[in-house]
Amino acid sequence: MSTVPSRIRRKSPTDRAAEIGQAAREIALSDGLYGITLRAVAARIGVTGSLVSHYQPNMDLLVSETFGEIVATEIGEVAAEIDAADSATGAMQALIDTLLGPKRSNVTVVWLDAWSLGRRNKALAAEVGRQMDAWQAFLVGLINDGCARGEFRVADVATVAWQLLGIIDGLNSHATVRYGDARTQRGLVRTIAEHELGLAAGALDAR
Amino acid sequence: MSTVPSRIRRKSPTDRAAEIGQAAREIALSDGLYGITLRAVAARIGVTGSLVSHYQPNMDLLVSETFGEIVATEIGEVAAEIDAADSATGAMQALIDTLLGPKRSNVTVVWLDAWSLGRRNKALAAEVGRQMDAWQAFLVGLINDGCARGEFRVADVATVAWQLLGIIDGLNSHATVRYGDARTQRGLVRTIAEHELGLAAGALDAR
DNA sequence: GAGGTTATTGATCGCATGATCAATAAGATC
DNA sequence: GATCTTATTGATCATGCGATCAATAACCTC
Repeated sequence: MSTVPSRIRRKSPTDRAAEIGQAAREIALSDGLYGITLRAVAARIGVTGSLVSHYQPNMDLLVSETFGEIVATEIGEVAAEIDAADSATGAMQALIDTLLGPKRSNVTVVWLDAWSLGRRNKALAAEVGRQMDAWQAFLVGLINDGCARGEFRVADVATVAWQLLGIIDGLNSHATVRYGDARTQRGLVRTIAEHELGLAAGALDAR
Repeated sequence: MSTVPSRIRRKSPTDRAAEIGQAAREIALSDGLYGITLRAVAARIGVTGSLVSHYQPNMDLLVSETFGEIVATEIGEVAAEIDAADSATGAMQALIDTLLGPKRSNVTVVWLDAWSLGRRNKALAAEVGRQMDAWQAFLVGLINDGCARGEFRVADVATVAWQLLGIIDGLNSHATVRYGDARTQRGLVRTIAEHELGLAAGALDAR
């Protein structure tokens, strides 16, 4: 009899770390940040919990990193989707439609868990603050662009950015429990956005 | 030797149930809904977990009931605080000041945990929906009052109520992680409220 | 004061969590 | 092909969770 062939595939630290990160991201998007557990991550990629511990000695850190990567990706995706618009008004339309659309409900869940879990996970709280700033900066850029083009008329850009983020996050939180009215919610944001951006009523309505 | 005196104080089911409910509420307000655990409730009132189980066979139910009572109390307290105002505009001012004040951060935490936990706790999800409706109805009443008095000018009252709730909840969620700017946040809500209620700019500014 | 109801306990189960540590073996180096 | 590094495992610990069930004793009723 020949020797039993090796059953363990040994991966490079880089690959394995990436694999763990991806597994954590997938879990977060399907089960929320509370679902990122040592054993859940290990089971998803078919390794032992010890191995996950080996790469990520602190679970809190894995959670906060995962959150950060998910949101960074979110911003990137939304930015790409908006890029197609040929005006700032169109971009804002697309932004609202995307952010309050049903396809992003899994990211909403991640945000909710982050605010909730941030109380106990200090690293996560810090990361949440950073990503909120990133989102606000992104919106500020979009609004400034609209002002420069003469489409928007905004006194305090930073303020309006926070206001829009606030209502978007609030309504998305609401949608977690109150299902079905995606269209209505977009309308709620549009009205406010039109007011705050100095647009005519209906300027952000669906084309 | 006389008989060993009784060490166990036996309470009436009504009293004990009330005691358990209060303990759960206190825990929720200090540690969030995730902190309501069989053992935590039992420890707080100095009894065994079995006893808590005896009164509340299902923990999910205790959590959802606790949430409902906390929010019902919240609405009552805010209503009382607002009642002092002699105009709808003043009431709206007080409402914003109260809801975004630092004294209610513990209730914000309860709302956050409710949206997060509602995914796994069906009873809680239902209760959250009910309490959101209650809050919206309360706001609708306030806005209608303002319209009747000729202070507000609102086309779709229900819509504006949801908008205000949305931004209030969103900004409060933000405050969980981004500390310090309570004043700023009230300002953000005021601006939007003035627009949506047909008020002049600055009408809701602090007196 | 005897008897019955039931509030309350204690013990225990099954499961999940994060974490640690010695042992193993895969793969690179020489 | 021997050697060394280290990725990976398996076993195990301490803790926490909800839940169940028989045993106990406090209180009420007669």
